[in-house]
Amino acid sequence: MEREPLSGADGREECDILPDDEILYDLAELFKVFGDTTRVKILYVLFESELCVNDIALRLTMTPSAVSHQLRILKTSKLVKFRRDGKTVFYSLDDDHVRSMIAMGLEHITE
Amino acid sequence: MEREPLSGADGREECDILPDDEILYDLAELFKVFGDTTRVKILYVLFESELCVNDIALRLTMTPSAVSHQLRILKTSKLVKFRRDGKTVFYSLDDDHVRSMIAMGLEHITE
DNA sequence: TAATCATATGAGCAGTTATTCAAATGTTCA
DNA sequence: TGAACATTTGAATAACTGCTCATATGATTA
Repeated sequence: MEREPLSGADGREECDILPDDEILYDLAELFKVFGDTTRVKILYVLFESELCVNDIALRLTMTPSAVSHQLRILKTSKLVKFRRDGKTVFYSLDDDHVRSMIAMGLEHITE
Repeated sequence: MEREPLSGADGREECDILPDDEILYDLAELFKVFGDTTRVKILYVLFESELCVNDIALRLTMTPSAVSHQLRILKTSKLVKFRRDGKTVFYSLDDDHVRSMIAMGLEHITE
């Protein structure tokens, strides 16, 4: 379903315009991760410093479970990283792309 | 549900970190628009030039109806603009934020 | 080891969303 | 006006997603 090369008798254009279906799919997947209020809030509170799950939950007034579920998605997308210190796990932004992306989104909104 | 100022006895921090719940909500809404394969593809084919609904549908091998539904969402989010020429409606990217956003997303993926 | 704390995980439910299909709107031209 | 074309709209369905609740895992300390 992903592998279709989109080449055919008159389907050339699609090949030229759409470079790789898989890339655009992954791109949408990435944006989808940003496209949730809870996850955006998590990323936002991580702007300043690393935080453990429970502290994030407190700031968002949510259950640790719900936060953990979302952190898993953020982790998978390489938007956050984590380190373990005893019982607690500290999460932080993975790279500066996150900041740039959010900053750019805010720019579009507040204009 | 949106208006809660999040200020309380010991709730100060939340006020400082989360600037405005509504802004983060709108931000997520924006990303959500990018977070769909069809819409990303539409934006991508509009990178080169403006196109009418039917041409977009042909390139994505989708029905004009489905494309139109998604164009409405893109329109609402001010990501695309349109002009009418007779029977056909031409769509194009609204501003350069769209290009920047997608470019930044691609950067994160392809690394 | 047992108890406790911090986090993670899985199933289930409620709410959301993208597509399809049918019908409506809008525009041109005979 | 009426036919034909391009696009839009609305309802319905199928698939997805985030939260909750209960439980499991992992780590520390008594």
